[in-house]
Formats: sequence, structure tokens, C-alpha cells
Amino acid sequence: MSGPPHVRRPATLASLAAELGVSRTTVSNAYNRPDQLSAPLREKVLEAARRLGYPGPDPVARSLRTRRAGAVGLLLTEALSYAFRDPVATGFLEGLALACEQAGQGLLLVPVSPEHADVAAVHQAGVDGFVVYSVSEDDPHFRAVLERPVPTVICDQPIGVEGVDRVSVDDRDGMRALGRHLTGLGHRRIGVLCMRLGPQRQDGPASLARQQETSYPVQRERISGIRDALVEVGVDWASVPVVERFEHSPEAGASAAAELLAGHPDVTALVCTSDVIAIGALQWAAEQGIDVPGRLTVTGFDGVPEADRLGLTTVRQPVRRKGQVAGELLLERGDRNTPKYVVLPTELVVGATSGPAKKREEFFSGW
Amino acid sequence: MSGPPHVRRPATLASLAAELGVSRTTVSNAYNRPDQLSAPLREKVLEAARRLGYPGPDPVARSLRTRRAGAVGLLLTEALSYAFRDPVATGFLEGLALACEQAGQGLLLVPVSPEHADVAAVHQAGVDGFVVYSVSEDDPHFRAVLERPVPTVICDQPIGVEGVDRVSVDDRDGMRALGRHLTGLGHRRIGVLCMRLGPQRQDGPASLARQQETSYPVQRERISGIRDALVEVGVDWASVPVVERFEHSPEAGASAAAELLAGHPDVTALVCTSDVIAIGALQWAAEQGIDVPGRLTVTGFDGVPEADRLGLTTVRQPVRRKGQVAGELLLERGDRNTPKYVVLPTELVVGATSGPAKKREEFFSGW
DNA sequence: ATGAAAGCGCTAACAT
DNA sequence: ATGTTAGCGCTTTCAT
Repeated sequence: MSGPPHVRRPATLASLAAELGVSRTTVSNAYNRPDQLSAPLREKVLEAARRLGYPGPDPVARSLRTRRAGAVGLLLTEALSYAFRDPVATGFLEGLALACEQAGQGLLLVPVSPEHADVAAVHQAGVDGFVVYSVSEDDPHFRAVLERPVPTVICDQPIGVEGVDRVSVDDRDGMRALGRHLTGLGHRRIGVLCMRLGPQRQDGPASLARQQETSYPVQRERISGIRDALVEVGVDWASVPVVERFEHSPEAGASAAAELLAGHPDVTALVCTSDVIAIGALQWAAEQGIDVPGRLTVTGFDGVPEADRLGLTTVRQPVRRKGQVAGELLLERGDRNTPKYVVLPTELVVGATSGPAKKREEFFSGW
Repeated sequence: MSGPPHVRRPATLASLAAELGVSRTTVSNAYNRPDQLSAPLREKVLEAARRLGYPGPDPVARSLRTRRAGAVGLLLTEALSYAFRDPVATGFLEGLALACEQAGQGLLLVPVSPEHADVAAVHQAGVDGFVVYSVSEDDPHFRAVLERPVPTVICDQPIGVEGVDRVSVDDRDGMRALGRHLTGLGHRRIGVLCMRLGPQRQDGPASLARQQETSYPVQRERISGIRDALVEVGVDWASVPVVERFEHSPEAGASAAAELLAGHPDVTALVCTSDVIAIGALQWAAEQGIDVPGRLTVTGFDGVPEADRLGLTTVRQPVRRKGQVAGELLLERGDRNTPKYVVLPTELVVGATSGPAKKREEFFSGW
């Protein structure tokens, strides 16, 4: 298939019409408007089609003529394949797929791999609109999407793009609520494990500058949220260790937890900016024999199903709904010309992985 | 977007050519064959394009002309949205996406919802080929795919379709190995929890007839595998309880486990035909305070990441690889006209959820 | 290096 | 109820 295009169609609408001695319109109607011709004639056409091996109207030719592709394009941050490993992305996809399904639209995943850095795939996509899921602010593919003369909906990131629909959640607010839950439990010495803050891999401590200058607003907002809560009770944010990981996986979470606690053994709570990271941290703690939440509190963000099963304390965001809304925004847009911005609510989920902070004395004997 | 088609393109290749006083060919070349015209002229064309808001060649028109859509269609059993909830399906998708990515091809998810029972979506898909993932033997969408004049690759199911590429694993063999592991541990009274066996919802015990007549060969093979192992040690298969669930989710697994053990309290091992079901069974056992594997052995099939984290005894199948191979089969097919059938290996993973069967006496005191 | 001509396969006014 | 006409926007030999 990468070689020559696939075989020429055995028969076309025109050849069928010629064969039958009817007009092309009639054949077209036989497929698209059964009520426009008599039942016997229609049957005759369909029968001839079967006989000649005519597979029905070519979808591409029809799309060209009707000016609709019948599909929505999806642009993702990462390599396409990554999306299927991330439970938040799959939740989003589930919702988006649901919306597409209901509208009878296909969902085209646009191939953006780090290797194929070219933007051609975006130009090549035969779609009626794009959903852009959580991409970095300077993504070239994203720019290419904006150049296409079709409607677009952004999910989460980037922010601040004028005139483009967007759906997101209030990350900062959600994390602030979680932070207050922790400070309410007496935690003062906490550590943060976060996702990548820049396009370049940088695993390790994230400076204050890096926290602020990140090209990933979602991470910035979540970090700001936990900071808000700590500052409220008088903690000096500059003293709070933040460890960053480029990969987003439980393994990365485990190694980040190890790194943070090695450097800051007196930390009583590990705040992770995603459930995936938190799941890794939890696993690490279990392997180390560290009691959660007795000795260490661990929290996440997102509310993915596995976190639920593990009883993780987290902030649940309606990922599926987010995908659905993104799809609806794109598919049900009438002729409106003012953009819509939808912000969905989050919910604090107190599970079994957060508990009271031990006092320093208890703490050292607790090891 | 569901209303009128999106706005007419502001400019076309032809209008740009006219404006510049050059031929259409030249404009086309500026985009597709930069080496066919002088750099200055090319720049002039591109500049004019920017100025006039010409977004580059229309992908649909190009597809019609070149006879290639630059995308692969994916047909799934279930509602599209389900695929993203099932870790096996997402693993497969990951691999398939990887293959598409590398070939620079898009991946179009064809919308098949139970509501939109019509096959139109298959006809509407502008793709160069189809991958069919684990669909039932009598799926009408599948028939529609076969009618399209493009290459197709089947994954897992249906089996026995002549002349169509296929990739699968030896389910029966994998399950047989698992079964021998269990009989080796002394298990003789086992129960099976399986996925749906027919298009109609039927939650509860599955008769021998139903096990054999299922339209889902994969389930049949897995059940046959465990049967093989039990028959080898003299167990009468007719006495082995098999509980079926229509939904494929941990919740369904939990309820199936409850049902099976309520009816057969002397069972020492629960063999599940998927990890997702097994995870639910495990959760149920934990809630009931049933010791695994002390009192009850629980096993799965697939080897999904979460199963790994839980230490589930299971049969690992290379799901990701399966997706990748499916993609490669479709994309790298030269001009071969003989179909390929690829069968990938499985691997028994002995985790922490399988242990020796207790003797009947120990067993009752174990409650 | 550039242009002219010829469709790819189809649908939608509009007429009859 | 059926046919006629006129493209949708583009690429690709083949000439020049």
C-alpha cells in the first residue's frame, strides 16, 4: 500500500449508469435518496452493481463533492501511540469517541511522531474539524491545524488562543482544595512530583523559575494550586521540593518518589500532579515497606479508574465528559462565530492514602 | 458542522495560479515538488498563498486525484468508545498507532455504535485499508468492510475468512499451559468466569452448548484450553461451572465471582478468560476477606499492565505487537496476493495470585 | 523550468 | 420519476 495506490476501482457510478442505460443521477439516487426513484428501478440498479462488482460510491469523491469528510481529526501532544498508554488520554478519547459516534462521524488520529517532525500529516487529514488535546504552546502541528480552514476545539492546552473554542477544568482550584485537605491534616513538609515542564527532558528538581516558565499551563496551574494552600498556612514555597519527570508512567513516579524522599526524608506528604505518577509512588512506598498513610501521605490528580480501585486520595476531573464536550462543541456548532470556553468542575476525592501528619518526634521513631 | 458544510475555501490552487499569472501545475509543484521550480518562484507562490489565505492543497481533492487517503480504518466490535475502556484494546491500538505513525498514515476510527446500526459509516470512510479488531462472526459492518475494494487485516476474530490477512495468538495453547500450572498445584475444583459468548446479553451460567456455539472464537478457544488441562487429569468438564458476563469490566468480574462461589463454595481456583474480569474477582475476594491465593487462586488472561502491578497469575499475550503486526501487514504489503496468517506466542506468567489447592479438610477450616 | 489538457468519481441544481 | 449540466480542487503525463 505504500507502493502504488490500490487497484483502480472495478466499476464506477458512471460505468454502471452507462451499462444500465440510465443517468448517473439515477444511480447516485439509488444509493443516497431511495425515495427519488421507483423501488423496481432501484433494485435493478443495486442488482447490476452487485453483478459488476461496483462497491458503491467512492467516499473520497463524494467528500470532495459534498464538502464534508464525515470525520473529526484529533491532534495529540505526544506520539499517537502514547495516548493509549495514558489513562487520562484514553478517558478523554472515550468521551470524544462517544460524541463522534452519536453524530455518525469518524475520528481520525493524526500521526504525529517525534520522528516525522513534519507537519504534512495535518495537511493530509481529510476532516471537517480538529480537536487538539493538551498540546504544548509552541507545537508546530498545532499551528498547522490553525491554518486549516476548519473549526477547532482545544482541550486544556494551550491557553490564550484567541477565537478558538476550549474546554478545560480549573486545575488550580482543584489542587488548592486538595492542598487544604492536607494542611488540615497537619502536613507542612510536603514534596511535589510533577510531569514534564518543558520540551527537553529534564529529570530532577524543578527550580522556581522552571515551574513558572513551563510551556505546559496545566502543570503550572496544578503546582500553583498546591502552593496556594501551603502559603495560606505560612509555608515558604521556596523550601518545597518539586521533582520533575519527563516520562509519564508509574515507573517514573516511583523513581521520582525515591529521589524526593532521599533528598528530603522528613517529608510527610507526596503530592503528585497526576494519578499515574501517584500510582508509581504508591508502588515504590509499598516496596520500601513505607506505611501509607501512616508514615507517608500520597495524593494524585485526575481520578482515573485504577486510582479509584487503589483508594487513592486525588482530585477527580471529568475526563470523559471533557472529551464529550469537546466533540459536541465541534459537531453541534451552529453558525455561531463567538468562541465558547467551557470549564468543568473538579471534585476532591479523599481516599485511604492520606492521613494525619505525624509530629517530628513520632515520625523518626516511625521508621 | 452537522448543518451546512464548512465555509467554502477562501482560495483555491486555481485562483492562486490565476492571481499570480502562473499555471496550476506550478502552484501544485510549489507544494509537492519543490525541486521542480526555482526557489524564488516557489517563495513567490508561498508568499501569495499566505497573503490570500490559501491553506494549501485540499486534502480531499488530492486524495481523489492520487487515489490514496493516507489513512487506515479501524473497525471494532463494540461501540467505539468501549475500545478506550478496555486495556487490551488500548494495547492493541497502541501498537497499531505505532505502525501507522511510522508510515505517516492516519488512523480512522469508524463509528459503529449500537444505535447507528447502519453500515453507512463503513462506506463513508476515506481509507486505504481496514483493520478489523476482534469482531463477531456475523457482524454486518464486517461484511461491509469486505465489500470495499481495499485490503483488510483481521485481528483475532472472525476466523476462517478466506483470503484475508490475519494476526492472532494461540489462545487455547496459552490457556492450556495455565491450566496445567493449576492442576500441577493440585487444583481440581475450579470455576471459570468468561466474557460474552453471544450477541444477546446473558449473564449467568453458560451451558456446554453455549460454550461451543459461541460466535466469539477467542472465548471458545480459551475455554477449550482450560478444559484440555482439566480433562488431562481426569476432571469431568461437565461438572465445571462456567459463569458468563455480557459486560467486560472489573465490576462484571466481581459479580461473576460472587455468583460462582455462591453456587460452588468448594471451588479452589477461579480461572478468568481475561485480566479485566480477574481484577474484578480479585477485588471481590479482597472485600470478602477471602485470602488469595491461600484460600482461593485467581488467574487471568492477557497480561495487561494493571495485572502486572497486582501480581496476577495470567497468560501474557503480546497485544501491542499484535497491533503493530496488523498495521505492518496492511501498510507494507507489496503486491502479494497470497494472504498471510501470523500467530504470535503467549507466555505463562506465574504471579502471586495462584497457590496450592488446599485439601478439602484444611479448606473448610480455612473460612 | 513551466504550461496545457485531461480527468479522478461523484452530487446537486435545475429542467423535463 | 428521471436526465442534463456543471463543476468540487487537485495532480499528472506530455509538450514546450
